[in-house]
Amino acid sequence: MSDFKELLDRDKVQQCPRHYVLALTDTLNVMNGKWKLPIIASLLHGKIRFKDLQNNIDKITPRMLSKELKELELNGIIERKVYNQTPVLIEYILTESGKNLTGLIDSMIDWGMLHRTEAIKSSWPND
Amino acid sequence: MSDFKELLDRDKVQQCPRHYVLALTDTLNVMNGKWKLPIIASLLHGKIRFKDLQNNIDKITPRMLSKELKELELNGIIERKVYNQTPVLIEYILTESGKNLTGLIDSMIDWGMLHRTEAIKSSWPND
DNA sequence: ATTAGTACTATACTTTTGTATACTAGAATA
DNA sequence: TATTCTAGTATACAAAAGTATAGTACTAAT
Repeated sequence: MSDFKELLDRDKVQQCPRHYVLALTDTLNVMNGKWKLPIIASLLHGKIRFKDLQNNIDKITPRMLSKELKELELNGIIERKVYNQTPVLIEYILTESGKNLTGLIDSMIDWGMLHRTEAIKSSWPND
Repeated sequence: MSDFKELLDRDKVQQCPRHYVLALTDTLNVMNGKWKLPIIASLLHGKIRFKDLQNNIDKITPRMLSKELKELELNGIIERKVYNQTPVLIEYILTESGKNLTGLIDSMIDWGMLHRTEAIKSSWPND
């Protein structure tokens, strides 16, 4: 469907495929940083609360978790549901877009594994 | 092939699919930052020199370009070829792993575009 | 009145990433 | 001898990302 090479024809680089560039930078922004993927990962098996996220994700501070959740919500990846109980209950769930990331994450894993075998072929230090 | 959901079975999160996690973080690291993709993009149509990269990529400073090229080389995404001429000629080219990123980049573009249509459905500000 | 549970926020700090501007080295050319 | 070419490096600074640690607001139970 979309061929990235198009993006890179010398003539086209600057002018043309704005929507591709935007889509790509959107995607990068969504996954950007140390904590986004672990959070998305934790959400893939359903709704989950703040404290549980904090327990699931090793070494994340409440500050970072809070900040990242806000960004993910703003970007339309997760939804924040408030239940008016006492003590208040808040749950985070993935939106459709968030769920759709699964395929992309799989592609990333595939590339990463392929890359490791390539790298070993070129006798690259394996950790 | 690789199902990311596996990664997220509560029981497995911490212990099991280390190779998946490693592969995924490898991939994130490779694309990470402001300049990696533009550089990879510029390299997709063949070998290119430092100064040409600097001209191709808007506003990149030689310091950042140099730093990013080193990282990409270390990560096995590009190769640096030195020709012993005067003045010295140095060319950068993608490795096989680097070329293989095309498919992944396409997946990212696809997700980004899908996400934009989803976002518009939920009346999210477009830009 | 005190303690505990939920979901965070505040403050100060360190580290990483990025910017601005100038400079270097080695050899050929004018 | 001075300038030009390629491919960067050096230094100082600013901004963004992340860490550490403590504290807040609300309510319910003890």
